[in-house]
Amino acid sequence: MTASRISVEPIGESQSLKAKAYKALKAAITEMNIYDSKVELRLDERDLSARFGISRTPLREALAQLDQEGLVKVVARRGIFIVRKTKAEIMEMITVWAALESMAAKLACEVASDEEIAQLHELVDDFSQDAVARRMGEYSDANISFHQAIIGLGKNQLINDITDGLFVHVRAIRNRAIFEKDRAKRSIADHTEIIKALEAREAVLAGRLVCEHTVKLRRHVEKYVDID
Amino acid sequence: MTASRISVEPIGESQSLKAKAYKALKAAITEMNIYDSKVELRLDERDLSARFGISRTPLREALAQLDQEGLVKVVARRGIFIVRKTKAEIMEMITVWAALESMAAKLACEVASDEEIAQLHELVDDFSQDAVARRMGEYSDANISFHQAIIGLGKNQLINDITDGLFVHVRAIRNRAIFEKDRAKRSIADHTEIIKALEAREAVLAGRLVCEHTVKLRRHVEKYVDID
DNA sequence: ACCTGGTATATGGTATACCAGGCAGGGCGA
DNA sequence: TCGCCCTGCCTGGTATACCATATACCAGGT
Repeated sequence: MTASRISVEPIGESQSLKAKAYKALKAAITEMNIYDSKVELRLDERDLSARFGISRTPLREALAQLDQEGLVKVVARRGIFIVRKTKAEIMEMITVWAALESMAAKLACEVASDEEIAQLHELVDDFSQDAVARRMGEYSDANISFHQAIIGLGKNQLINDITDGLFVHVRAIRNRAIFEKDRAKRSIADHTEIIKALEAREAVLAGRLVCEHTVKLRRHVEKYVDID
Repeated sequence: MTASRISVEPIGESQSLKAKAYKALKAAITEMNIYDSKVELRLDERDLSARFGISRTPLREALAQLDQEGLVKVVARRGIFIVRKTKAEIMEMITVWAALESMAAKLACEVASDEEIAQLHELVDDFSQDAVARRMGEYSDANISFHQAIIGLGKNQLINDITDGLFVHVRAIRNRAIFEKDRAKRSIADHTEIIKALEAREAVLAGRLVCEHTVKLRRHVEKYVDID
């Protein structure tokens, strides 16, 4: 029936103010170079609520969420501060990333289709052809896209969620990565090898390669990135 | 002045109401067998705030936190519901656990002292001597203690935190685990082997053994645990 | 009897007023 | 002049009142 079915209707306002404030804050914090210079790390509830045009209640809930995620730290009667991760914490994150991406690669060997694996080639090409990406060394978006793609192929939502959470923090120090000659080239070689292992469905090998690749990154950061 | 200073110190109150509500709720939810029968999965903000003797505001913040952790789901104008993880989600958690504990084992080979590794023997003994533990198969506290100990030896705080978060959920299905003869015995054998690898500082081997051990658990759950 | 629409009510969402602790600056005494 | 202490302000924490809507129930018409 019903040729008269109206096209209905998204109607606006599908998300709460808290959700919107959360996204806005997260985006804002993610975009700013919190490790640079004298950026103000202090936030003010009342000021923010005024600027967002909402009351403090939903804003506080958003801040509490960011607090739990570790992006922000709220201290009673002192203030709310954007958190700078210590180098040690960054190293831990990379380690966790290594473990999870490695597991995802192993899973991908079993659950990813040939087509999905084949698409990884494009990402490697993106990376190798993007001068800016190469210049940024290990932290380019193109590069991270490749790793996130592998994680996606593992089809484990939890791994995706956890690594997404880590991504936000790791991304913050990308600009601090120092270019090391040949690093990009070697990185591309690693990626190519990883794809080969995935195509051959060599789970153990793929897992090992991914892990070793990320361990290299860890050493690189350990050696060249200076924060704190 | 004032020898009449009253001893005033009405309340301990060293932590915020939100924190206390959070802990209380988490403990309560963790303790209840949410996968059994017809336990009420619905929570009521006003009722809870009355029973805790606090207002809704800090309570809501605690609930929001539990919501983000996935223990609870708050739906606008509908209610707050305790979340039952699907079997698929449990499987994903075990997979993540495998990846992280495996990594922790590898790290432990490098950073744990001989004494620390030696202490693992005690936990295996606890497990093998605890009849209840064996009967519960893979989910006993004694068993989990062993795995958490290994994770601790990796000395990566992030891995600790993530696995702690998973523990809460996995623990909830422990009572659903079905005893499988010989499983406990084989489990102990695995544990012993893992310790041996750690003592020999065989990082790769230790990582592989831990991973395989947990994969066995995953298969066991896949096969014998029935939820949803 | 059943469908239809209004309406009461319960629930989470939001705004706002107030509380308490920390912190800084100025006054007062040494 | 220096230093202590008081006080007022700024901050996040908490309580409470109000809002919007999903749901259940009821009344009236068919």
